[in-house]
Amino acid sequence: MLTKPEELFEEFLRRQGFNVTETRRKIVRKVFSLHGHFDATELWDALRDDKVSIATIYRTLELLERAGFVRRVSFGEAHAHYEHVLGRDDHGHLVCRRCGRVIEFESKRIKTLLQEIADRNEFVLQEAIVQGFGLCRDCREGR
Amino acid sequence: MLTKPEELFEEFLRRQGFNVTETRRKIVRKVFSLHGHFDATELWDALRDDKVSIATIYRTLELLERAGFVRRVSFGEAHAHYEHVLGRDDHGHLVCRRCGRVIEFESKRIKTLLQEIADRNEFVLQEAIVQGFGLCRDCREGR
DNA sequence: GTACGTGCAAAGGGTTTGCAGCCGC
DNA sequence: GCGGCTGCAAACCCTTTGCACGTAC
Repeated sequence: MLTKPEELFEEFLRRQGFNVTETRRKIVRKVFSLHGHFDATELWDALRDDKVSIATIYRTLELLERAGFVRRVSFGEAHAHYEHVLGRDDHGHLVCRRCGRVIEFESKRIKTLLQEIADRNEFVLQEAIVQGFGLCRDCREGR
Repeated sequence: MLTKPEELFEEFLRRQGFNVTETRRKIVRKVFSLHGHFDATELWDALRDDKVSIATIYRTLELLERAGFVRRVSFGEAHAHYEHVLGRDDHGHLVCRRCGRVIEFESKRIKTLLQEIADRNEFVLQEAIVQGFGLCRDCREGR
């Protein structure tokens, strides 16, 4: 039985007619060893010993996104952030504008509401982004 | 009584110690004459007769954002999109991944839920982003 | 062996910045 | 007149692309 992310990804690659390569394996393994959120450069840094090029990072992230293993999230900054998805569906983010801290919360009820709205609009909902921006406890006290 | 967006913005500028300039007035007027969403370049195009530089567009958008007249929204693309906020609070977006169409919906109930979550986390909620990605009616039929 | 994948470096596109001149106050 | 504002062009940063070489199958 396939359980590890890298095995699931290989499964995806083969099914889609892509080659399974050592580089892709390394990237997936690293993605799923990272807790929380990351951007392309952070992932690249984490893989610097493996001498993977930043171009390949981007190319592989796109594959991982298409495969549904990773999703792109935006925290109001100019560049993209990612998070892995496996086994952690239905959560939203509270993003602190002062310190950048990201608090995750369970969002099943919100997603249900959103699904109803989508249905009413005859919209096929594939993914939901729920984010609150403001100040975390520590930062509101510092003000 | 102050009612027009540009007058409210002037009020804001004065209060904050910024100068009120003709360029800033032109930009605000244009922002609020645009329906729906726009990015910096689109706003720049709309102002091409006024020979405003793209740098000033960005600088003024930042002011408008700080003033709460405009907010940055992300539709999964690399660059930022904006929408004006006055008199149209509490709405979310359904973004079609195929054709890019954006459907707005009223999101008061979702925002209430989010506020409860923020309270529980001792988080000061300033702004909420609720977005669904997927396929609009037209595009799901085309598939 | 062929087609796809990778690294490298260069190009691309959106956004920001330094600076000289201009304009609001 | 002084300090903030603007346009211009260059710089920046993240991301994508072209190409020659390497690797999976």
